[in-house]
Amino acid sequence: MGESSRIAGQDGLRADARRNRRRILSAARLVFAEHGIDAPMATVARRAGVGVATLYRRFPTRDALVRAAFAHQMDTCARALTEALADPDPWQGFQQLVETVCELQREERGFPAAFVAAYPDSTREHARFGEQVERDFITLVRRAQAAGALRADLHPSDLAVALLAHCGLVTALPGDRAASRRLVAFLLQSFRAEAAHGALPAPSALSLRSLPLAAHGSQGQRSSGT
Amino acid sequence: MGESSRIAGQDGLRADARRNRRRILSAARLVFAEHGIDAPMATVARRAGVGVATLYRRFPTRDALVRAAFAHQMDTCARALTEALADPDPWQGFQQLVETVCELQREERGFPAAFVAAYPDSTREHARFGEQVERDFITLVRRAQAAGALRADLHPSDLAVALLAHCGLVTALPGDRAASRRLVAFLLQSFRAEAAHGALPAPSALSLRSLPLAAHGSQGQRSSGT
DNA sequence: GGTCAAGTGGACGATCTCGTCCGTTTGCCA
DNA sequence: TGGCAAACGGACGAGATCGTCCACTTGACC
Repeated sequence: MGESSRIAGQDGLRADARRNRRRILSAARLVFAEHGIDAPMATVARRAGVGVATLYRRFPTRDALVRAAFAHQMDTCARALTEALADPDPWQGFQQLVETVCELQREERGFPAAFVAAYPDSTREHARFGEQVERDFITLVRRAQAAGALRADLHPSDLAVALLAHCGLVTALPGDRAASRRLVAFLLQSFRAEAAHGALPAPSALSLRSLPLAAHGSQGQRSSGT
Repeated sequence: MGESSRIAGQDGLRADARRNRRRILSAARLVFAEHGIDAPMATVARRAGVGVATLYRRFPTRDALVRAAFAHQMDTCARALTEALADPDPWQGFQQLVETVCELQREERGFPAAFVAAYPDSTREHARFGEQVERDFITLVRRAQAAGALRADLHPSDLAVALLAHCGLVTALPGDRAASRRLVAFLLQSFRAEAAHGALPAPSALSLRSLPLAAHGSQGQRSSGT
């Protein structure tokens, strides 16, 4: 009988509210993949079979919806990372991780994994996620470098760069899996120790955790103040 | 005294109309680079110091404006290709071309070169452009491959893939030149003959000339006809 | 200089999206 | 079973963008 004496739901939601929340998230994934991240909120609501008010009550902003919609894909990425670390072959683990994440981007038309990259520690519930992911990823890189498989001058930010680029590709060419696979193959080959060939330019200051929100919608219209 | 007896302009436009056309194109480049390709047409008009009607009369659709605005950058790319072919060192020429085009994408926030890739033969005046560019580019690739510098399994479509990916990167991170340069360096290294390491997946059907228009604005909302 | 069509610009109606408000319904607990 | 607060959904006003229309201006040719 603490503060809210009523309501039994495990997350404080009534049963129908919880069901609608799930419906909304499911619809959001479909609609965002089909019409892009800027699809009208009303479309998501209609697809989910709920009113717009219900949608806005649960997710006050579009960002909140997007983050929540793709949270489970963040989990998929985190799982892939864990598996990669568990792989006895460091290079194999690294390669598997990159391919898994890119496949996710490819199948979901680039939106989800773009947000895995762009909002790693955005929501409170995923705050630890971002830090842990970054730590684990650095471990993965160091291990593969120590094994002599991954080039020594690869910087962790290079994965963020590669993922954003791949995301751009699959967004531009939603249907072209060959292009995506081809790019991934090239990138992975250039990450191998043998590919190192002269000095690289300085790495980006980008981090897996701190990508600017500019990576959002179309082209950042909404970020310009003035 | 043919059909239109009046009007002397070399392109059939009156002097003031030609001046306004130039102003519009100049403003469009600025506005598109600053606010993205979806910036309101009225913003372009205001920036150009003309009314919206003038803008719409000259460029009935947004696409027409975009194509025209970046036509001169297509020319820059074509020039870079010519220079690349003139380079005595085939690899040097290839590398220079990629770097020049990517620098163009980087400096103009990805829009121009995205369109170099996406609309190569779109306007009637550039119809030959697309074919010639593709022919020349294939020549460049074959030559560098024959010299043993470029990997033999590189397909011409791979450049389109790489450019689209790079375009996605600079669009997502407009300010981050290091990231762009880093990606270009990795891609170029993976294009070298020494980097070849096992079989690649099948190349994309993509061609420099026939990229789908899906590569346009935000996420293809407008492409779904139904 | 005069004529007239090409050119101009701003207002305007249509369309779309957002996010809120409010009367009604429904699940949960006693 | 009854009561109440949570949840619901559709309507609605505000704001933005699109593309057109039309009355006025200006440049080219005689």
